[in-house]
Amino acid sequence: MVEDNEEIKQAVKVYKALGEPTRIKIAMLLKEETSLCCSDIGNKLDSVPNSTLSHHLKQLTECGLLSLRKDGTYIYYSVNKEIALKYAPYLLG
Amino acid sequence: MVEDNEEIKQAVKVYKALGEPTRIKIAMLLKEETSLCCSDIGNKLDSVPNSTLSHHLKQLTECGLLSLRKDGTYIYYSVNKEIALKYAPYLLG
DNA sequence: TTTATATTTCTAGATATATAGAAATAAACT
DNA sequence: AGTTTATTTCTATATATCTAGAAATATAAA
Repeated sequence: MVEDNEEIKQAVKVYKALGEPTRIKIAMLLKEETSLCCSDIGNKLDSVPNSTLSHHLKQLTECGLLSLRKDGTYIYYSVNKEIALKYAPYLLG
Repeated sequence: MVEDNEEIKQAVKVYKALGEPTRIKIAMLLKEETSLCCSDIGNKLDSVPNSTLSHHLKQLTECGLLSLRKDGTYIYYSVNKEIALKYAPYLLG
C-alpha cells in the first residue's frame, strides 16, 4: 500500500498549486524576475483583480513554492528554489 | 506578458493531474513497479472503485504522464519518463 | 455462444476551487 | 489626524472536479 505521508501531502499541494494557469504564470514570471511584489505581478498579468491574485499567491506560498519578504507596505515574492528543485525544476528553466 | 502557449498548457495539465492524492499515489506505484494494469493498481490502492480509477488513469494518460500498452483485455500503464523528467522528476525517485 | 474478467461510459450528487466586488487592515506619507 | 497605496479578508456565485453505482463495451475463455 502507498501511504499518505507528509511528503506526498506536500507534493500534492505543490502540484495542485501549479495546476492552474494563473498560478503557473506567476511562477514563470518569478523565474525571470527573481522577486516581484503583488501589484507588479498584477501589472504583468492581464486584468486579474487583487483579491484573486492574493488568493493565488497564498496557495503558492502555503505549499512552499514561493517565499516572501516584507518591505513596508510591499510584499516581495520569489521562488523557493529548494522546493522548486525538488518537485518542479521545470520552473527554474 | 506571460503567454498561454502550448507548453504552459501541458504543464498545467500535468500538474493538475499530479495535484490529487489518488493520482500521485498511482504515479508512485508505477515508479516502483514500472508497469501495472488498472486492476493491479486498484488492488494496491484501498477501495477505489474501477470507475473512479478509470477517471484518474484517463487524466494521467491524457496529460502525457502515463503511457499504455494494451494486451488483450488488460491495459498496462507505465510512467512516460520523458514527460516525468521534464515536469516532475520527483516522480522518478 | 454463453460466461467471466477488464475497463470505460453514463449519470448524478457532493465537494472543492476560481473569481471578483466590497469592506477591512496595514504601513507610509502629508 | 487624514490620505494614499498595498494587500487581505469577507462574501457570494459560477465552474470544475471527485466519487461511485449501474449499464455498456471489449476481449478472452469454456
